[in-house]
Amino acid sequence: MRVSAKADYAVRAAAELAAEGADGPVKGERLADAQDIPLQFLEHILLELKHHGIVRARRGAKGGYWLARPADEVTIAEIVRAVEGPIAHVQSTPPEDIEYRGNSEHLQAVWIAVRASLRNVLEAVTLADLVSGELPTVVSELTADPDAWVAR
Amino acid sequence: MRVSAKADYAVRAAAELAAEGADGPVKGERLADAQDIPLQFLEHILLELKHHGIVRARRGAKGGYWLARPADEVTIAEIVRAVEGPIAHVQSTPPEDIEYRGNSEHLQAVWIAVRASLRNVLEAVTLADLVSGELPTVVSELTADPDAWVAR
DNA sequence: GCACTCCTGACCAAGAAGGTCAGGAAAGTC
DNA sequence: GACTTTCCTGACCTTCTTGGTCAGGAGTGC
Repeated sequence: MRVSAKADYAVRAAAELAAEGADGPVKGERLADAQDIPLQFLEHILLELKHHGIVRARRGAKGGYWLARPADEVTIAEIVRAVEGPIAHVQSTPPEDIEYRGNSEHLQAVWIAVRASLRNVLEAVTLADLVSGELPTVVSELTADPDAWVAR
Repeated sequence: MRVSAKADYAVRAAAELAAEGADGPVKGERLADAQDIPLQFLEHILLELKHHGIVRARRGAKGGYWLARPADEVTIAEIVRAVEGPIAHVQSTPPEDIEYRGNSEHLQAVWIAVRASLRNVLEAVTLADLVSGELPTVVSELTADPDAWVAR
């Protein structure tokens, strides 16, 4: 139940692209500098994002990366899935495919709920939201509770 | 963002203990059989649960494991934390400790919301809920949507 | 032709995941 | 006191993932 460095990097780089807007391609090096990400590692990540149709790129002198779609149509969930794979799998299988026996019969519903609650957050936030700071109400409701900010 | 086999096993074994109630200690072998978990692996897991004060044990002829507290006072969140460590850490650090620069400034709030939404589910469900099948409303609301049951 | 930038695969070290194995230490039984 | 039972513990193992680095190839623009 943790967020990998790769997913974190991917979202941050994508946010940077979203902020640059339509001012032409942005170089990988610039993204790496802006968000303090190892360049070569970032290039692999950007390639994955490209393969998933989230980002586009051009090589050469005036080359660089840009978002394949408007920033308000790209969600955090998409980016996380692109680099980490499916969200909230249990033992590497999707929760809807698991069959529990005996007293843990209802555990499946719990994992389904876990996945649904993650989706509620990750699919609600777009890159445009992230850059503007105007996060969806589902997020601001969750972060409003001071308890959400303390470790446990 | 995935659930490990260990966490899954731990919850299932604990559910089994909750169902057995106060009928004395339950042997590890019985738990392993009931939930189809490799015995030796399960023993390591139960030991961790014991160290975290969730389970108690006695050795010898009439020995076995039992819950340290009533089943309605033990949450899934506790069990997951005991075997997997803190929930929703980013790059192995808690979200409240991360400082983002530039255009990903608000990403911290998103990760905080992710953690909060996970807690909302995992801290709401107790072992008693799990065994009885009467899951808290937060769970049944999330699982009511057929969309929650399909892959994406 | 040349500089620039992305693209790709190979590699690598460390750690985690998912176990197995062997033995020791308490608890109960005869 | 011996013996069985069951937990307790650490060592070990294999495979995969994480978080990168390195080296070179392939488009693109001037």
